[in-house]
Amino acid sequence: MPLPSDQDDALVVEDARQPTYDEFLALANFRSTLRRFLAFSEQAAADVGLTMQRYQALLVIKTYRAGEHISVGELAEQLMTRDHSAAELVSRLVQAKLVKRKTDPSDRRRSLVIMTPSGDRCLARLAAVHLRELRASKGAFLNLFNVGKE
Amino acid sequence: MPLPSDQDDALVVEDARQPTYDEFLALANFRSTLRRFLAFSEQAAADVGLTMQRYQALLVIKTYRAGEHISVGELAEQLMTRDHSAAELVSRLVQAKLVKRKTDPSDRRRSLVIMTPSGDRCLARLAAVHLRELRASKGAFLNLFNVGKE
DNA sequence: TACGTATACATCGTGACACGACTTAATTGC
DNA sequence: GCAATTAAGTCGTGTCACGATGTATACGTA
Repeated sequence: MPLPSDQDDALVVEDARQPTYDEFLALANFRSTLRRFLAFSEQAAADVGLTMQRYQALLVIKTYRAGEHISVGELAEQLMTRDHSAAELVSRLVQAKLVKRKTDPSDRRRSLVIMTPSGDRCLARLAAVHLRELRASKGAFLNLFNVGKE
Repeated sequence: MPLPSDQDDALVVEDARQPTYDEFLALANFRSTLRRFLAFSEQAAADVGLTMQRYQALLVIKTYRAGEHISVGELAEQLMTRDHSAAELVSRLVQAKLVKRKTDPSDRRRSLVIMTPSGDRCLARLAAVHLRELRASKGAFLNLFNVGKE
């Protein structure tokens, strides 16, 4: 039984082995690449007056089930947040006039989120910029996994 | 003229073109994979009482130039944030007893950030969990780039 | 039909985090 | 020696997520 730390009762009983320095380094490099991309994305979003959350929300809204309108709860699920976090995000999107809410006529508890033309334009511009960046940094991402190990 | 490895259209139109639906979808899938990983990471960090920023900070501090102590400004650079954002993060890390500040004797303006044994233990546990997850989801990441386009 | 329960969303208070603008302290460059 | 620069920290503001809670609407069943 390996005992690398004094109290390891709760989680990770197996593989409690201390990572090697190279493993720490690989994780740091991976995170660094992620941060670089996310920083780019944040700046690109800011350039059109958005935040990353709003960009991601628009992306989900746009692509949800080939155009079907998404509800707040479904948006939360896609964004992996709580319902009320998504509701708040939608409120900020509405305030920014990027989407509208519409009560689902078939279930009046549900709020459908619908992109405005302005939201659609913002998203299209951001998407174009992101596509270019992703194509450009494809190599950096692939390297992480090919160099990493094994 | 630089050749951006894109041969679809003329250089001029490159950004103005509306992304296709499949391109929106590819971006949405990429973000979804990223969110899945980041949500895992956030949960793993929360399980040891950390946030993702703190985990990333510890990772940088640990791996900075093979053990050399990092300053607040250098940490900011690595994390791609502003100096004062890093200073605030370090303050929270200090409060959580994960690191200590130490004035650099050779330049008393600089604050060196030094991990405590507790910080080291937290990081090691998180790193081990992340290594496993990354190895497991390697395929998902690689698919994103192979399926996307050429 | 009536009514309790589950569901979907919204609201409120709190905390982490980032930022711009500003301050303080130490170093540097003449 | 002293102004300019640099490193770090402080303050106020905004985004965002969360738990706890509130409020409709839908549903299930007696």
